Amino acid sequence: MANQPITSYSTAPEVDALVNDLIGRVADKWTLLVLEQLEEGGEQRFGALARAVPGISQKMLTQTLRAMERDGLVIRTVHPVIPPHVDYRLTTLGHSLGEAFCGVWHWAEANLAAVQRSRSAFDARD
Amino acid sequence: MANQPITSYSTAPEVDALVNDLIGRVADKWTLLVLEQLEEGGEQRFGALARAVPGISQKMLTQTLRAMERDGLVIRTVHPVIPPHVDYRLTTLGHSLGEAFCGVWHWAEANLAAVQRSRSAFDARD
DNA sequence: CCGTATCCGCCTTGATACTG
DNA sequence: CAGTATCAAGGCGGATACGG
Repeated sequence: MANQPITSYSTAPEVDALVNDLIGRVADKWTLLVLEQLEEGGEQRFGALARAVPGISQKMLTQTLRAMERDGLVIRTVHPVIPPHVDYRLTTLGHSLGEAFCGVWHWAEANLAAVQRSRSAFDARD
Repeated sequence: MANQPITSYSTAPEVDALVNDLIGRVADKWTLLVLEQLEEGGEQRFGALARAVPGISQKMLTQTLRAMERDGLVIRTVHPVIPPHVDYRLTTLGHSLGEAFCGVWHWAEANLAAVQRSRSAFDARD
């Protein structure tokens, strides 16, 4: 396969695309909120999550939890009782993702004011 | 304003919402790719970015760069010549965001295989 | 070369109603 | 209580054409 072009770096282009897709999935608004809620509240029921995450619809919660389960971020535990009782908790992988996002979270907290100032200045042009 | 409820944490709920919005803005697919490209390529022209970011349309590139400029992540420099010549480079703030995202980037790289395995296992259920 | 404007299809999301 | 199904609506993103 000869030499790689000099513009390439450590990882292969296709892997880069996969990594980007993964980030896109995982950086979703609802996923972030659910992740946060599971981090601070520990194992919780579907209804508890629905109440805790502001503005999420049942559909989006189900969809988000399914995707997270499929990606190995959460464990879904069904207790076969009536009425149904389903618990969700983070996996080790899910936890590690939460930690990885801490950096972004801190950045956003630390620089929110700066961004707001920048926006005001920009909007006041002309 | 008396005591805060015991379930609250360091930041106020409204700030939390603002922080979430900010993350939503900044975690956008195209923003991430443009940020990456500016990190590794330094100051570049509009056309160079258009060529470097795979699959982006002119419209999305313009839109993304405007939003980043407004948020104080990039500096736009117009050289008043014919034909026009416009350069973009990261601000300190933009650079710091790139560093904050490194954690997520590394997580995605390190755990891509694990996620793919989880997905395969999930899809093979039943 | 850089950017704006317009149109249009599609995908995501929310609301609602219903089942186990 | 937890989840699915259906439908309508809105926004996002792409293609194209044009302006400075």
